[in-house]
Parts: sequence; structure tokens; C-alpha cells
Amino acid sequence: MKNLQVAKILNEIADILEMQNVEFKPRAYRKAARTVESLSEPIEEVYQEKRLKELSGVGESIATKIAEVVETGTSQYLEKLKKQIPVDVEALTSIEGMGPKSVKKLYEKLKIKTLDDLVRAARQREIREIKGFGPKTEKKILEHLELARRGTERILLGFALPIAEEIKEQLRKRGAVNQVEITGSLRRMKETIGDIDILVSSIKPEKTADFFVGMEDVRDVLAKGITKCSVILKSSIRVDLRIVEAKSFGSALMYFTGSKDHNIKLRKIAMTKSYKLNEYGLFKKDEQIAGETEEKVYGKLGMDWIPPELRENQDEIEVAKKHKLPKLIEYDAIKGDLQVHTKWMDGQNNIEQIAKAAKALGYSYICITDHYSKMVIAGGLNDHQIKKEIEEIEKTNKKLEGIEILKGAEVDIDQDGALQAKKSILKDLDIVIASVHSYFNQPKKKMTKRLVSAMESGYVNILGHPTGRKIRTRKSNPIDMNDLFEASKRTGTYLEINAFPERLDLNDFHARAAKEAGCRLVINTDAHNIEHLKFMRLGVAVARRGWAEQKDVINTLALKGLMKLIKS
DNA sequence: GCCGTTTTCGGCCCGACTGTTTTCAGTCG
Repeated sequence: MKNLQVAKILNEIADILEMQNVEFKPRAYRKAARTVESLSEPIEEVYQEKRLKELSGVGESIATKIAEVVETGTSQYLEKLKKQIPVDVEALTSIEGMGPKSVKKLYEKLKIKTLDDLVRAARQREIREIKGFGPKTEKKILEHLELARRGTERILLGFALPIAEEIKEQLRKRGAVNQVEITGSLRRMKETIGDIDILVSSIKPEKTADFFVGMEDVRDVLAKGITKCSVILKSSIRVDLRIVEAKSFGSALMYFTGSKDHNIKLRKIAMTKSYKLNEYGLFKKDEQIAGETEEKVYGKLGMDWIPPELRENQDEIEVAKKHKLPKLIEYDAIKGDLQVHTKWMDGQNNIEQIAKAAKALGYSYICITDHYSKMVIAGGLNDHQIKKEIEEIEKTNKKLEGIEILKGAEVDIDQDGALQAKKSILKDLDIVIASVHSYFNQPKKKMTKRLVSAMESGYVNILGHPTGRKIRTRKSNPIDMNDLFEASKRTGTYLEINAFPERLDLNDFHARAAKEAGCRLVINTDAHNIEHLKFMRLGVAVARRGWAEQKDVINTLALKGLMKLIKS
């Protein structure tokens, strides 16, 4: 995935153009950068399929530059701009509060080109001598240096969500607030997030702000006002708080949930109706005609309420205008988890503990799927062990009420697409998951054929974590997704959305493509202990971001319906 | 440089906070 690299270069171009006081172009480059950054498919593919210009904010000129970056890794245009102003804009602007204009001034007056130059000048108290700067700027530069050097790595959704919920809970209990919601990319449930955004309505904004910046986990206060506060937690995560009145809560919720490009489009629609839309409401002249709830604002703009997960400026606004939005799968629609590991292999809990935890979550079934491999060496249960495990499942089923434990296994697809398992054993299982755990670097054709062969074996019900990617650490295996979708339908093999935080595989983009191709999905946690079962909502979020409805996901079915489907 | 239910030119989202000023520019989201 070169997406981040492309976005970085586009942003850098925007920075330099802004330093040169070029109008409007920086905005165009930034918009294109945002689009590429939030794209869920590799920009290389978009380029190869000649779809660059279909991207929002990408026209003739930027498409050419993206193509160049994809092919060569650099942009001649950027190199030319850099020669005109030879400063490390990217590093310098990564300091909180430093933008292109400040960088330019410091270059002109003090010849500051790098982060090191900047730090030296700040320490020697040279910066305060420049008009527009002062001692506080110097102090801020030195304070935020470490943060800037470390870079701003995005956080996994599954890691950020509990932290945000904890803050929300604290504000609810002790922050003098009426309403409190998590907003931003977290509310949209993006797979990674940059920071945590929280919105509250409060009758005592000062008290709320005081409480917020005084929370125990706060390491650093970046800004504190009665409508807006920003802090850095001890864990280096940035949290922004917005405080509004109740009559503006809905419009503020929309505004801070984003995405930015979704909002901009809404504002433009408001303008065509001679309205003005901002975080305080929807206004006709000076009169607020909506704002208390999101539903009302969307309604006045002539469309249905759009679930946060869809607000990515794809086609959701057009579809909402036509009242054709899908009825997305609900977070509580899942009836059971079909990929769970136990102590029999590398999990931490036994079958009974897992079954009880699943029952407590309201599930009516759970499928035990420890690794099984006929090759003793491969690190899975062997033939004898899995038979013993099946016996334990049967015994536990007799003992427990209100939850059905299904017999399953996760089997490895070898490099040629064969299942490393005895057919006689697979026949005795309720559900067989097949997945790839080795030889990731095969050519696209071979990898695709490998997956399709496994699906055609006649024994496989679910293809586990289909692309093999791990967020930030392992790229997707090369797969022709259209061939995969076709095989999925033809063989009745369901594609997994693996809900483990660093997997989320399929991702939102592929989930939508699969749904549109007519495939059905299954959402599993791949839990290795009972706490992991709670990752389910991350998988449901991916499905929702992929526009999936309840009928698209097979483990929303009751046990009887599920087993009928599997047997067929 | 992009874009269009005011289309191929003429616009381009908008408000809060900060640090510097003494009314505002720059930055951020």
C-alpha cells in the first residue's frame, strides 16, 4: 500500500505552495491527500485500473502526479518546489502549532531548514526576536519536540475505543454534562484513528473544561476554552473535547463526527438551499431551523439520517437523498461466534469457560475452532487430539443449557491449496474454517488459485481472514478478489470478517465489494481468551462500513437456520 | 487545481484558540 506515501507527498506539495502564498491549490492538494489517505484499497490498484480521476478531489493534474509517485516513489514537481524552498516542511510542521507560514518566516529570517535548526534557534532565544513570535512559541517548540520526532502513528480502533469509553464514562459521572458522545473517526469506527474526539453538552462549561484537563491520565494540556479543549494523555493519545449547548448537540455531533469531506458536501447542499450549516445548527438567515438532533438536520437537508460508519463521502449522501440507504446490521444482531480457540491449542480458556462467556454475551451458539493439522509438526492438534476435543465438546454440551457448542476447526491451506487435514475428521465437524498461515509471497495467480482450490474441496465452510493482512505490519496477500467472490458464491464458502483488532480482514472496502458481488459474510473474533470475544463489535463495524445488512451476515441466523445453510 | 440540480468559468466550509498583538494572522479540526 503506497497510500500513505502518496498522501504524504501531496500534503508536502500543499505545504510548500502555501508557503509561496499560492491560493486555492494547497486546498486542492490537501483534499486529494485526504481522499487517498482514507482510501481502503491500494492506490496502486486504482492507478492500474485507471480509476484515479474517479477519486474525489483528484483531477487531471493530481492524477498524473499520483501515477508518478506510484511508479517512481517520488514527484518531480515536489522536487522542483523543494529546490525553491529547501526546508524539511514535513518535519517542521509536525510540531503542534507550526504551519507553513511560520516555517517560511523562520526560513527567511533565521535560515531554519530542519528540526535541529529549529531547536537550536529556540534554545538560543532567537525565535522570540522575530515579529509575530515570542517566548511562548519557543517554549512550545521545545515542549512538543519529542512528540513531533516520534511521529503521529495512528492507533488501532480496538485499542482506542475502550479508552474513549472510559473518558466518556468519567465525563458522564463527574463532568457536569447533560449529553456526552464519542465523535470523530472513532464514531465512524475507522480501523485506525488519529485522536479521540468527545462532544458534550453542558450547563457549566467552565466546570466541564476544568474537569477534563484535570483528569488523572492527562499529561499535557494543548488548549483550554469553554467550547474546546485539547489534551495529550500519558499514553501519548490526543483527546479533543468540544462543549456545546443542548440545542446544538445534533449539528455539533455531525460536525465533529465528519468525515471532513462528508461535512463539506453537506455544507454545500445547505448553501444551495440558502441555509448555513455549522456546528451550532442549520440556519435560515439567523434563525436556527435544526440542530438539536442529527435526524432533523439531515431531514431539513432533504435526506435520511446517515449512520456514522457510512459518512466517508463515497455515495452515501446521494443514496440518502433517494431514501435508499441499507438497513445496516445492528451491533447486537450476532447470534454466535464461529472462530474461537481454546486451551487445547494456543488459547487461554477451556471449552466450558468459553461457552459460559458466550452465553453471557447473549449468544445462542459458539464454534470451537482450534488449529487442526494432520502434520504433527505444523503446530495444530493432531488427529487423536481433535477427536478427544470433540468428545469434550459433546460432554460439555450435555452439561450446559442455553448455548450450543459447535464442533469446528481451523485448518491450514498449504502452498498448493490442499487442506492439511484428514477428510474423515472434517466430515465429523459442524464447521470448517480454512485459512492461509504461510507462503504469503506467492504471485497473485498462484495465491488466488490456492484459495479457490481450498474452497472447492467440498469441506470448507468459511475462508478465514481472507487477505491475511495485519494493520500496519503485514500487507494483504495478492489475491484477485473478483475470482475469490465468484468462488465464494459458487462453492457456498462464506468469507470471514475477522474482528481481531489488527486483522479486520476482510476490511470495509472488500466487505462492500463482496456484498455487492452477492457474497455472504461471517463475522468472527478469532478469540484466544474470553476477553477477546468482545472484539465482535469491531467486526460488525467493518461490516457496517461495508454497507452490509443483517441478511448479508450468516451468524445473525438462529442456530437452526445457520446449520441448514451450512449443510446445504 | 478541482468541480458542477446556479456546469466548462468562477468560485472554493467555517469557527475556536493561541500568541502575538492592540485588532489579527496562523493553525487546527
